[in-house]
Amino acid sequence: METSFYSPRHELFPAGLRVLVVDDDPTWLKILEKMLRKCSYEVTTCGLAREALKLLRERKDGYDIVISDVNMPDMDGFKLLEHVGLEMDLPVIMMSVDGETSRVMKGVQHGACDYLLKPIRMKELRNIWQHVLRKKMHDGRDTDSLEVIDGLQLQMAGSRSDHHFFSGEDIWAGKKRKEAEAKHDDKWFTDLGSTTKKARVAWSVDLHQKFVQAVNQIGFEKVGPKRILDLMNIPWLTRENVASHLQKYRLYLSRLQKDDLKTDFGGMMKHPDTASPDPPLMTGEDISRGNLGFSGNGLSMSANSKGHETHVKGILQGPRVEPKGLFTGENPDKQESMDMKIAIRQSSMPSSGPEEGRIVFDCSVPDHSPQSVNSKLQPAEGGAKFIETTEQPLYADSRCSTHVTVNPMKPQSSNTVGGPGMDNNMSHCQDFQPIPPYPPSMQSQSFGSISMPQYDSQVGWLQQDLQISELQGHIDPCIVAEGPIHVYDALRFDYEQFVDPYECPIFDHGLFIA
DNA sequence: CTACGAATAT
DNA sequence: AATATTCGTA
Repeated sequence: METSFYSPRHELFPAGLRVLVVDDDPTWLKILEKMLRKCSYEVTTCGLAREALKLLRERKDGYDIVISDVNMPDMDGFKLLEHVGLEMDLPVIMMSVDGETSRVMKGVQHGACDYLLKPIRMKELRNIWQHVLRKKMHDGRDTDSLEVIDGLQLQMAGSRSDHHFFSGEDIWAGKKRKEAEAKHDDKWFTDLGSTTKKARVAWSVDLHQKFVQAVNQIGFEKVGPKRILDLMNIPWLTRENVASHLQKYRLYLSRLQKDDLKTDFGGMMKHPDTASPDPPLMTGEDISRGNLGFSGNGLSMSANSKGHETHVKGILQGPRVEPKGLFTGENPDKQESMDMKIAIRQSSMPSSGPEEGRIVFDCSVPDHSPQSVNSKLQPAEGGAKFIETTEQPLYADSRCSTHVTVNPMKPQSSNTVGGPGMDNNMSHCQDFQPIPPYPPSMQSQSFGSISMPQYDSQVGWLQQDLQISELQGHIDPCIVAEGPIHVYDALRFDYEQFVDPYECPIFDHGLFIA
């Protein structure tokens, strides 16, 4: 019903960037389109330069950036570049197969903000938004409102461009901006100009999930920041970001296997009261191990749900195959959850009042319905994904069970949730949501600790398995429920209404069975 | 030169 | 504590 609560464009910055690709070669057009889509950009392709110009003129405010080939039959790429620069002042990236200096030079001289050589790779497209941003920044200096806007400055600032050709000013200097066009995407850039802080990637549950999923997909033996990054396919994320997270993740794992040799989950939760109900099911490690086929140990899946374990084990063991040891040969049987803290930040925004706690929400149901959930959740303003909340532990809320009434009848549809049987490459991860930067005024305040969910895939297959094997009846809802915690979190709030039962089967099965 | 990852900084 | 950055190594 409220499908379009907000325009994705505003909430997750680089995502939704409107790119116009111009190339007379249909093959390249396709390839580029695909790659750009993967970057979560909104792509429009065009085989004719003239037509491109026409499109641009018709919808002056319809595109954020243009990528054009240099050699085109109907109109010289440089010509197009010129027109664009003159008429709409959009950033233009030129490309060609050869890297002949003179051509590149020409492109640059004509105002190209970048010059890519074919074959073009993802890494080269991931950060093209930087050009849009840069332009905005230099153009609209007037936007001094370093106010709120939890917008994307963070992520943006955070990502590193492996290839900027220019420091920025040069190119844009002297160009006059048009107020008119400045408005549509101003939401993105507002106050970016003044406040470009360093980006700090907040590893939200969602992000972590993708991370774990990637790790599991690759196998611990072979994981490396680079590969993870590629799998995660999140444009603004850098290898360093992943490396850093990986380091932390490994630390967690090693620590776990070390001291926590056989303890079951019981003590894990910091908030017993609330925690116990929704046990951290399988945490990444668990899964990894379990899945990984470590010696039979995998069995001791998170025992959280009393008595359910058995089922879980069985299920888990079933489908899961790819054994890749987390830590080769080390104690495989330990499982714990990686504790993740969700920061509850205070916003000192005038309107909201300092005492409001906010949780970085950014949850997204893996496959579909991310919008259903997200849309509701995300405040329209600023695109920040914060949810107001008190400081209680995330687990504390069990409303879900009550509110979210999903109809248990249709487990079938559920499999989609975890991205289980899904394609191996997480191509669908495009629904990523950059976490909003902490507004200047926000600070990390208190934390609720939750265990990291990593079951994405597990859940996925788990559910699938269930369906397939018709085990549903046997399986306790709890088990099934062992889904991504973030999902629950999401549910905690009152968006039940937005959740489509069929789409989010997980919700059913009384996740929060107390 | 790239990618890792431990150490170290913020 | 969580991330970023640095830096020696492969």
